[in-house]
Amino acid sequence: MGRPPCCEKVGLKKGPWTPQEDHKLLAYIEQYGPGSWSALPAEAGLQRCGKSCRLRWKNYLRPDIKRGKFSLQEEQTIIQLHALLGNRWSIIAAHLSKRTDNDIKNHWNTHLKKRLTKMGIDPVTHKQKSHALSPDQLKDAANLKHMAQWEGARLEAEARLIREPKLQVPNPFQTQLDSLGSAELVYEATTTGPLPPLPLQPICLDVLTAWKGSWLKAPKYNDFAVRTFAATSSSLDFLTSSLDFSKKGEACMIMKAGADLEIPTNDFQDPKERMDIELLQLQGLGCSTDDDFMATGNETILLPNFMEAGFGDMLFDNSNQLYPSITGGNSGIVAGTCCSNLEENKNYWNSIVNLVNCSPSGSPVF
DNA sequence: AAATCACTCAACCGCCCATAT
DNA sequence: AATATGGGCGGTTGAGTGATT
Repeated sequence: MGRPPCCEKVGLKKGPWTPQEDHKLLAYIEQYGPGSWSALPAEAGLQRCGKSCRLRWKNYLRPDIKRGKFSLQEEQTIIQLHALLGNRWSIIAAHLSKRTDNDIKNHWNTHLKKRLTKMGIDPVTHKQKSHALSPDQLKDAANLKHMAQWEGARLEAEARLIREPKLQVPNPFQTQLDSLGSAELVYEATTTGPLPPLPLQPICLDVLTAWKGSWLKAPKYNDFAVRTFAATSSSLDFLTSSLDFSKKGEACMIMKAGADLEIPTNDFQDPKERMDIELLQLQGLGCSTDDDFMATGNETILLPNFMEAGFGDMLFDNSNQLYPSITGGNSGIVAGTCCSNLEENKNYWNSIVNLVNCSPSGSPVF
């Protein structure tokens, strides 16, 4: 048993809040801010426990709360994040601006969970319930879990940063590259000879980062590619990656350059130049056609066609490596057995989106 | 019009974890 | 190092409300 609930203290009120109590709490927080919740009730003249005050503020009185009906986009996001994170409502809420975790949890339990169940989808695993899985499907499931773990970890880290904006997470990869000296990182197309020692792999929370890490580890790339990569990846946190479903209606990966990009060399400061270098990297991976990627503004979008061949090969091999190896020749990419698995996984992600798109709230089906 | 059912969501409870003593 | 305390989280409850019979 844990310690006894704080609200068992004699004389403290429970149950619904009155407008007068709301006013007292609001007035106090507006004047002094939400300091110590345990001390707040007495100072604000409330016969409530601190926990109750905190909850009332967090879930109802806070000015930046969005209430009311959830949009299609919000429902889609909740389902996608729940597939990755499970019932980690606070993290999910961090990615849905202005919605409280309680609100999202309620909406999930009263709407989305039932909707998935009626569609024959297990709301816990996000899988079709009815049929037994073949060995290939089991492999797909393991691969998807692998992918989900990475993306889930990234989302969790992002949520943490949102909650704690002052927290700066050191990038070990950055540190290692810095230790090599910037001169070693500058792109020199004509350079030949031995490469500088490759940095150790970072602890990776990002699909894109993992992908880049695997590329860097691959032994077959030429000097040009590795040095370009090293120069442009030395500040990995200027890029973010995410799965996206809005492009061509299929799962794509989006790489986006942050606004406050800093590169530790004097080169590549221009956004256009940076994006060009990214494209060089993609070309180094064998990504060369319009069917492989789209580059618009500060985004590079990896299309399913390329993800099948490259991204999928990395993510969906059966090793336990954090950075699965890329196989193949000069391009480093071989479209092999992974493709069928990827097709299944793409279908899975697309099916989640379709569930929402085809079954909006209020639909008579539900 | 009254009774019953189904649903929503604000609020509480118990537990975990980080920090202070 | 051990204990106490406070904040935060996820699970659950139950009063209120609208729909249906």
